Parts: sequence; C-alpha cells; structure tokens
Amino acid sequence: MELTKRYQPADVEAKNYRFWEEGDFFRASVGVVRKVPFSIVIPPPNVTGRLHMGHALNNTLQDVVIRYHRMLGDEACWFPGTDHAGIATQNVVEKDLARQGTTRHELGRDAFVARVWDWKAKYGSEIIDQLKALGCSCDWSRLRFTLDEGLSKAVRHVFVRLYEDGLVYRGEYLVNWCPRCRTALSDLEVDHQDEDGALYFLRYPLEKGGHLTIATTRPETMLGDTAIAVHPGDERHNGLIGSYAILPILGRRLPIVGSEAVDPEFGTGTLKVTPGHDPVDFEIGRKEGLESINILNGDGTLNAAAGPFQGMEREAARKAVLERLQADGALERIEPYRHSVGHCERCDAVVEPLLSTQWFARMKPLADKAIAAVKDGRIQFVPERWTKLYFDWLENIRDWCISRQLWWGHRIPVWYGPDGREFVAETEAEASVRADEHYGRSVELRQDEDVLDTWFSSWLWPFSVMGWPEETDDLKAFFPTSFLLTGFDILFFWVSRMVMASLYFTGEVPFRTVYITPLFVDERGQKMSKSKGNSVDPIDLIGEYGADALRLAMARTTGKGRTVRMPWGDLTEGRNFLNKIWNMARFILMHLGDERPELPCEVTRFEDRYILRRLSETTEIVRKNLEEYSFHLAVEALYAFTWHDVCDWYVEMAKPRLAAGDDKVRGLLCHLLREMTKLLHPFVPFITEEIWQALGEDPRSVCVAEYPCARPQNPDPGDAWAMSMFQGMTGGLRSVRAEWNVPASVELRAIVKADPEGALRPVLERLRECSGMTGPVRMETSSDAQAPKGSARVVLHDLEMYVPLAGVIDLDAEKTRIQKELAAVNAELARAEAKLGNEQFLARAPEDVVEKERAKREELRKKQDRLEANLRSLGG
RNA sequence: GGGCGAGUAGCUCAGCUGGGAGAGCAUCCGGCUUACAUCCGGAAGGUCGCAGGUUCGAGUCCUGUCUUGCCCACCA
Repeated sequence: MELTKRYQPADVEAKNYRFWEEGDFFRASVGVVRKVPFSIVIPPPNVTGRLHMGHALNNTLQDVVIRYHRMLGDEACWFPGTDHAGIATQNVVEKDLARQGTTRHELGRDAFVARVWDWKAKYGSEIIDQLKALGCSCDWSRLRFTLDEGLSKAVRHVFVRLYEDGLVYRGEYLVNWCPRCRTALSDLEVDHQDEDGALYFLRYPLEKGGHLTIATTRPETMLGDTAIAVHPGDERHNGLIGSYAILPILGRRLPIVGSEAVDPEFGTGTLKVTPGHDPVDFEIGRKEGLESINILNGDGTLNAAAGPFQGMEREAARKAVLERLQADGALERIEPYRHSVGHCERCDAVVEPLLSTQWFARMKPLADKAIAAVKDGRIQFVPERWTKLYFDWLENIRDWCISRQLWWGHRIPVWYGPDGREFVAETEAEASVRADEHYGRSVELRQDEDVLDTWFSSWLWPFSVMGWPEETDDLKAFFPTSFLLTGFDILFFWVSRMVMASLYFTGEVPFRTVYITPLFVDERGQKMSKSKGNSVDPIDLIGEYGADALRLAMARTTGKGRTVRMPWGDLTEGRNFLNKIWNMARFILMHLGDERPELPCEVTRFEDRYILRRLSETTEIVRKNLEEYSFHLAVEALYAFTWHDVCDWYVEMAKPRLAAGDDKVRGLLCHLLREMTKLLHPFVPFITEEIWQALGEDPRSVCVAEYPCARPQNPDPGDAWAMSMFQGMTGGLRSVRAEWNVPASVELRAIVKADPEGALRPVLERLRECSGMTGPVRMETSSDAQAPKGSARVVLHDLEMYVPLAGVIDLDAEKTRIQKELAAVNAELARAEAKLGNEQFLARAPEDVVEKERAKREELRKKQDRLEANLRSLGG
C-alpha cells in the first residue's frame, strides 16, 4: 500500500471507519467464558443535538478506554444511545413551528408529538454519524433511545414500583415554573444569576393606625400577600403580632405573624408573606395556616386574583402596580439592589415560584444507599475530589419534582377514574381492569396529561439499555458496568441519580469507576454554549485537523483542573504529530519493501538495546497511566518516545545501517513500528489502522490486536551511558557548528581526548558511522590529546573534544561560553557539596538518594576539572 | 454565606506518592540533509502569586493571604 507524503486524514478516516463497521469489530458477544467483561454506557446525547466540545472530550476518552480494554482481550462493550431530551427537543421543534407561524397548541398534542418524531427521524442520526466521525467504537447493534419501547417499559415499571413503595406522591406545592415553557422544573433546572434590580419599600397601613414599611424585590407579588411577618425577637415590631395590616390596592386584611425566618437586619425587618409565590413564605404560610393565593396563569400573565391587573404580563404588571402604589402614596422609596434571579436552564426565561399540583419522588431513602456505595468504595470517583460534592448534594437532597407539563416524553402511567381516583399501572389495560374492579363497572379512564422529567429515564440508563426489567443476557454479562465518564455539570442531574436508581431497583451499583471530565470554557473563562456564540464545532475541527488530532488534543486536557480552554495549540501539535507518525511509518515501510522481518534474537548494538528498553519503559508508562485514567501522561509518553527517541535519534542512527543493508536494523524498525502502532491505537485509531493495514501482517483490524506488554530488558547501564555520550558528542558538534557558523557541508576535525579502545569505542564508531547527524567530521582519538590553538571545546563529564577552528573562532567568545558553562556547573556542584556536607542529610535521607547525590557530585567534579583545564588552555 | 478549581518561561500548559525546574507555541540564529519545512539543528528565556510553617530537603505537604473562575445555598 502506498502512503502519501503528507497524512491526509479525511480519506483515511472514512475508509477505516467503514472497514471497522464491515468487520463488525465493535460488537460484543455474551457468554464468552474466557473473556473478562468490560462495559461502558455512553452519556446519551440529545437525539436532535449536535456534537459539541464536551461530547468530543467525553467520547474520545471513553473510546480510548474501550479500545484499550478491547485490545487487552476483554469482552469490551460500549453501549451507545440517545436521549429524547424532553424539554430541549420540544423547544427546538416549537421554535421550528414558530418559524412556520404556528404553535404546538394550535397543532394539538398528537400532531405535535408526531412532528417531534418526524424531527427525530430527520436529525436523530446526525449525532450518531458525528460520533462515528470521531472514531467512537460503540457497539452500534446495541443502539438505544430513551423513548424505545423497552426503555419506556422500564420507566413505567419504576414509576409504579416507587408509587407502590410510597416514594412517589402527588400534591400541591410551590414549584419552579417556567412561563415560557409552561412547565414545572426541578430545582436543578433553574440557573441562578445575580442581576441588578431594586428594593421597593412599600407602606402597608395598620388596622389600628399608622403603617409598616416593607421591602420587596417583586412588588407585583403583593397582590398575593396573605400576611405580614416579623421576627418574634424584634422589639420594634413584635408588639404588632396578632394585629392586622391592610393590603394596599386590594384592601385585604393581613394578619401580622411572628416568624424566625425573618431577618431583622434585612430591609425594615418586616416581611410580606406571599405563600403562593415564594418558598420561604410558603413555609410560613403552612405553619400559620395561611391562605395561598396564586396570581399567575401558566403563561406568566396575571389571573383574576390580581384584580385590576388581570391579563397583564409580569413586567407590565410590576410597572402598573408600582404606578398605582405611587399614586396611593404607598411607595416610600426605591433602592438599587443586586440579587439572584432564577432562569430556566433551557430557555432562559425568568422562573416563577408557583403553586401547582405535581408528582414528586422522595429521594432521601434512595440517597442514603447511594452515599453508602461511595463511602464503602464500591464506586470510586476520579478525580477523587468530586466525592465531596456528591456527598454534599445527597446529604441535603430534597424531593424531586418529576412531572412536566410537556408533550414530548414518557407520559405518566397514572389514570384517573370519573371521581378523580388514581390508578397507577404499567399499562392502560391493567389500570382499566383495576378501575373496573374498584367501581364494579366499566368506566372511562383519563390518563394523566403530564410527562416525566427527561432524567427520569436517564437515571435508569445503565440497566435499561440492557433490557431491564427483563433478565437479559446483556444484563448478566455487562451489568454493573465498569466505567462511567461524564462532565461534572451533570453530576447531580445524572450520576447521583443513576447510583440511587441502580441500587434501589437492581441492588447493584451502576458502575465502579466514575471519571469526571473538565468543562470547556472560552478565552475569558466563560462556559461554552451555543447561545453565547462562543462555542466551537468539533466537526469543523475534524475537518481542519483530523479526528485523530482532535482526539489527541482531548486526551491532553485531562490533567487540568475543572475547566479547560480550547486547546488550539494541542490541535496543531496533534496534527503535526500525526504527520510525524505517518512519515516515520512511510520511511520504515519504504525500507522494508515486501519483507516483514522479525525482531532479531541477538541484539548487540547499544542503540538497539537502548531503544528496546525505552519501548518497554514507554509501554509500561502508557499502560500504567491508562489504568489510572491519566490520559495526558500516556499521550506525553507516547509523544516523547515516538518523536524524540525513535525519530530524532534511533531512525537517524539507523540510516547508515539501512544504506549498508543491515537486516537487523530492519527487523528492529519493523518491530518498533508494529508495537508503536498498537500502543498508539486507542488514542489515534484512524492513522494506526491505516499503518496496520500497510504493514499487512494481520488482515484483521489493529483494534483487535493484542495491546503490547512491557518486556523487561536486561538493564545494562552501559547502554544508557553510551547513548548519553553519543547524544552529548553529537549535540556538542552541532553546537560548535551552529555557534561558529560552520556550514553543514564543511568538514570538521574533532580531536577526542579519550582511550580509543575503552568503553567509548562503540560510541566513537557510531559517531563516525552517523556523520549525517553532525555533518562531516574527521575524528582523531587519543588519551593524551592536546587542544590545538584556536579550538572550540566540547566538554562532557567523561570526555572532551577539541574542534580546531583557527581563524574562525573568536577565542574570547569561546572563553565566555566555557565560563558560563563552568559557572552553572559550579553552582550545581556547590549545592551537591552542601547537601553531602550536611550530616542531617546523610543521616536522614534514604540511601539511594544519598548515593545519587554522590554520583552527581563526581560527575560534576569531573566536568568542572575539564572545564577549568580548557579555560586555562584558552588563556583564562 | 459555604465549597471547589486555577495562579510555574512572553503565551497555553505538564510536573504521580517531597530528592538535580519541563514541553509545545512564540522569539533569535542556521538549514529544502531523498520519511517528514505539519520538518531538522542551535540558542535565549523562570526569586514555580505572596507570607509564614513542617522537613536534612518544598513547585510538590500544612496555615494564612491575594488574584481569578466556577458550583451550591429560601435572604425578602
């Protein structure tokens, strides 16, 4: 197979993904006894969504993990799927309807839901294709959707079970209400933002004369006031408890009550109590048995309870109420005030606390088990710090409002009889049978209009995708899953709830390890989002840099903190690295021709042994970091080994041998290429597949090849020494050339002061052989060499070299250079000697550290001697 | 009001359980050396936010502090 000069990702990616799909390499089997199961469920992306950077990150990392385990020989299964994303998807389709000049209400429920299904049919595969473009090796035969029949059944089953266990209930409570979406929201779906507002001081006349001044940020809610509260310990006002005030405008009689909830320091120390529109007031109202008045309609306009303001929008009503109060002399003053305002997570509308009848799930009993599972180590968070947040949330958990006044989602499996009695069942037929039994006759049932919160299906995902509540083979083989990876933004929404659901319904943890990724932010540290216009489309990045380059950049974000900025530099670097890999492969394959030589059994050259040892070390580092999910460290190790050890040094050293037809070096290069291709594969699957196929030794895919194991090499310290001498001398000669502008074509004379027959011999041989790395050099070696006049000096701790450059070299400059080097050595030596002169250090530091320090001192002393001698001979 | 993260070379960031400060980009100099100019070689660049403390030894651990970002919380 011919490889192009440059790596061209687009063709390679499309071709190889097709190859994998046709080969069915990602499909997992059940009942393979000898294999260890390893499973991951994907955090299901919104079915009509598009891939964003968070997805790119999450799915890259999941794919690295699953590919690694597949290559380890595990029965690796990555369960893919999509989420119906109730409110998000409904909003998208509603926006589309708005463009067409209609609304869902005009369409009606059934027609609207049909429209959403159409939408899903049209756009639902886009995100899947995008995951494929990223290289994700999901088992597509197991693709699921949260509204699939099987998963819907799980949802109904769970609802009924919770109902029967007394853990779901229906009731009228104050909930977060989005007037734009016209639905209730859970606490988690409300985003709080600090905004500039005002504190309005209103005068409420007292029945017995005089008045009270009360501060509020939402003056229009006064229409729903049913009391006034003061702190019982507040001497200014506590005499009023038990008396009455009169509500301005409406003239309602308001009892004045005492409540610990009132902060005497705030405002005037008096609180208007609006149980229908404020959570604190709602609690006071319950305690005091106050009436709750709802002044709002579902769409945010004011209702009949608002009297003269009926029909107005919220903002207009606020203005109108203030004007009226002003006119009545009841508006004392206005102060600017910054406070937190709740917004709908999905449409950004200001959320209103609203009294309404909803379904709730009691979470406390489930939360206790979920806390225990992490406390006793059955589930582990990576990074570990997230456990604290997990505990904090679960320990303070509140009931979950699970009903939504939407049309897109799982309809609540509750049917009402003619008298409003609830029949909770998994199917209408079942409910009907029970209803008929109850009434003793055939009755008409009406199903609850609401649907369930979209997370009510997501929290079952790890087992519902495997067919639960049926006892399926997949469940037996792959549940609990091995690993979950997601961003911290859905730690509460999803992760905690999955743990709760799984423990409650299956008795098992849903996963053993949870890896929490950072979140992408823009240059200014702002969260990336489409609405802010600061998001980056990963598909564009794939087009520009290639999927493998994007994956490398993603893998390298993992060392960071809670947030990461767009890694533009890593993308370029990744693309360059791939080109490097590509050309290395091209070079090696070119020299292999049609042969695929094996690794020679006997390896005598130091650079061969050295590179094999480095390969082994690198393999070990990569495996270790993959086990620990330190993806960035694995990539760094691969990068350094490939680029520096192999390409910069080993391949360069191999060139003269290749020219001379040395078969051993070809065997070694072939081995290196084979091993590196496998090592790199989980991170950069496309390019490695292409190289694997070009190698052509295994007709199957590299994705099912065996992941390399570190082969312990005989640690011959002589190899490392020889290599460092070689690198030092090569570097020294290159420096001399650069420093004195000696063109690469001009031959240098190098006089090496060393025993030509000693340990340095192979190094000198190699240096002669590899003149391509330094430019032409005529080398002379003797133990008692003297520096000719006008020589540049290369000083290493175990040898020195003189490069005669009379007429070219500026001796003062060379002297300065040596002096600078000497100063650095002296400083280091002083530190080492101070350490070794410190008895405490000798007594307390571990032996190997002391030994290392001694060796270092010896090296530095040798180098110091040589530098000083050279300086003297330079006339310093 | 709590909690968490980040502050290391001009920039973006590595630096695991404490033991000789690193990479890439950018800068400067020199190279189209037939794998690669998405390249090769050379150089320059840092009191590791600040102040204490523990330790023979701190970028790494502890305390405090500053800057910055985020999350949670019923302050009208």
